[in-house]
Amino acid sequence: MSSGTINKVILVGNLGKDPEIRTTQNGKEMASFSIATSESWTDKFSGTRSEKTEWHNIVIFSEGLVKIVKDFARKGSKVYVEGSLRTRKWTDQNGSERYTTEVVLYNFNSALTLLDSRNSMSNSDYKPSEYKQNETEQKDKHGSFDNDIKDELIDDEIPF
Amino acid sequence: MSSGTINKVILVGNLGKDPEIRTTQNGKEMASFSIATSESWTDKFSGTRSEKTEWHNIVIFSEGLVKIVKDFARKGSKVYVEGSLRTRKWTDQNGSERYTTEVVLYNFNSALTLLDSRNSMSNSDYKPSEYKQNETEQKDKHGSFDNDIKDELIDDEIPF
Amino acid sequence: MSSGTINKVILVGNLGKDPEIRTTQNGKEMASFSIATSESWTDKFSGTRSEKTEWHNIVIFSEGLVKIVKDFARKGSKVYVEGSLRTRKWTDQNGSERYTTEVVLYNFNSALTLLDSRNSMSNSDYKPSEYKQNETEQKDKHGSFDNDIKDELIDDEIPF
Amino acid sequence: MSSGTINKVILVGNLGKDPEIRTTQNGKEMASFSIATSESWTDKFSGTRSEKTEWHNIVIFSEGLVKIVKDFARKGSKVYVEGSLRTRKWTDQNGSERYTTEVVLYNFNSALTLLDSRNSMSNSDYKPSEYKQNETEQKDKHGSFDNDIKDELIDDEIPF
DNA sequence: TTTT
DNA sequence: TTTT
Repeated sequence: MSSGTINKVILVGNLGKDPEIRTTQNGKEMASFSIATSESWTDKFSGTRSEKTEWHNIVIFSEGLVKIVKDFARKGSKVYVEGSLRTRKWTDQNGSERYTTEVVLYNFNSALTLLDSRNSMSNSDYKPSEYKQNETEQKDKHGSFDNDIKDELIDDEIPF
Repeated sequence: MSSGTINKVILVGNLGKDPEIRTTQNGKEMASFSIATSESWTDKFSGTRSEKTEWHNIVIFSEGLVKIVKDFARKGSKVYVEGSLRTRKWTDQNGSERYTTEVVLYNFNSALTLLDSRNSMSNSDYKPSEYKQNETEQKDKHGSFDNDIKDELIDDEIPF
Repeated sequence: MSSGTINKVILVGNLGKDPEIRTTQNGKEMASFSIATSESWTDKFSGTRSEKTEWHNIVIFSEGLVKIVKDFARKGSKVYVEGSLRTRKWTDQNGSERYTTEVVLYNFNSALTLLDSRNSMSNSDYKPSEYKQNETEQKDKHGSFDNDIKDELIDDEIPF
Repeated sequence: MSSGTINKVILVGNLGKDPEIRTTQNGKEMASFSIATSESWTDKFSGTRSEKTEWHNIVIFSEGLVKIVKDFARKGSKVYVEGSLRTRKWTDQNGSERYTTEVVLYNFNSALTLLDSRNSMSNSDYKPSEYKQNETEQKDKHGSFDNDIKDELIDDEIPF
């Protein structure tokens, strides 16, 4: 056992596809998607330019953050993600053990913020039916859209 | 109003003095202390060595983290602190406005972890009476001490 | 002196004004600006909504990051900033000591990334003469603009 | 290609074994080791206690940080690690593709700090012959030990 | 005011 | 002083 440890990942990147929403065995919704980060540099000696894209698997168990993802995150959305590293063991079709490392966001000490100046809904063709309804309600209530996104983030604890 | 913003501070440093515990107007306890971080470097040209210590004011409103501070953080303790920057305005004795910047830890998205291999109680003469009792109980339950410190951190919401 | 300490600030926010560029006594350029972060929440009991904006003073000494700020950061730009806390002592007009806390970005372990999907030049009336020329060149070379911004960030060491 | 992205991992944990030092094809030394982080919590409903340890693969290419690892990091050392996520593709003995995710520390925007109050040499039986010599030199120069560790961290790349 |  |  270890004491006094920290396991934190901070990413800013763009969703490669629309997020997937699934329901866990205990009836709670979870969201997952991949985001890309990339770096480019010029080799000191050869002067040649290189660019490398890294893909990160994000898995969200926080009820409040799942809601934000469902409502606003789409393919192409730029997001700030703060979570923890988790390496998961699974068995492939040949019966051999495999490991996959993901960035997981639980209720505690996690965050997800949309960084697109405009919300990212227009980035995807997929718009769930309840979506526009939702949008209308929120504009009715506060005359502001991203504001409510932010609210849901801050009010993380309740009701989840 | 702003959308999609992040305000995060991560510090690892040592307490300069025992923490101060106060009760706010709404009857909740808060903790405050200063921690030091320092950097040393050698000047590129002169080759002279320099060292600079920075002091950070930490203010804790999270009930759970206040409990950890009360029970375990003492002068000299090394801590990991994660919070937000807040600049507070106040009026000095001459009636002129002053500003003080602090690192605040609320319930949401904050963390405090003790990094001393042994807990830091021996670093201070101050040992509240309920303290030893607490220590005994915890050892009884789990045969481990740092473990319980960690527990209290992770189980942030409950019971604190 | 302290060992094993960390002093890190991570902010995502918007510039309140165009950045200021100055030359230090040793002939190097530095940049400074303020960025806003804000949080909004609904009070658990009263249900009233609150919103608080925090302003952060950013001071940049890294030659490479100063160049990015000069070329691309303007009033309204959204930026990711990673630096260190520094509290500076100064004397006001009445001869009394004052303290100001800033987020400083030196060459080491600092970062500044523009998060606007489009570069933020259109956010300001100020456009240095060499600017458009620059833009043309870069589009010629890579057919992409943000890419070069990123390049300059990654290639931090040289020539800045 | 992506612009304005961030890929950052911050870990505090303990080395599971002594680090491995290897030489890359271009003749530079690299270091690798695993560190453990762990979380424990009590289930809200059942009240049962759980504890989970996560292992992270760390790979260091920064010359300055490799030196610190060689000289001071040992099995059991508690370290602060700041790097980037990288998923590496390889082929197993059956010819099937596998992926491994690691935390890599290059020169740029990486950090490694030893958090043990005392340096961690006594944590391992392994003490390379040049080690004690090194220790003597450093004490001769500055009368301080951890100080030099910190120097090397700050003066990462050298010559700065 | 800490720490090495 | 920003942003939505």
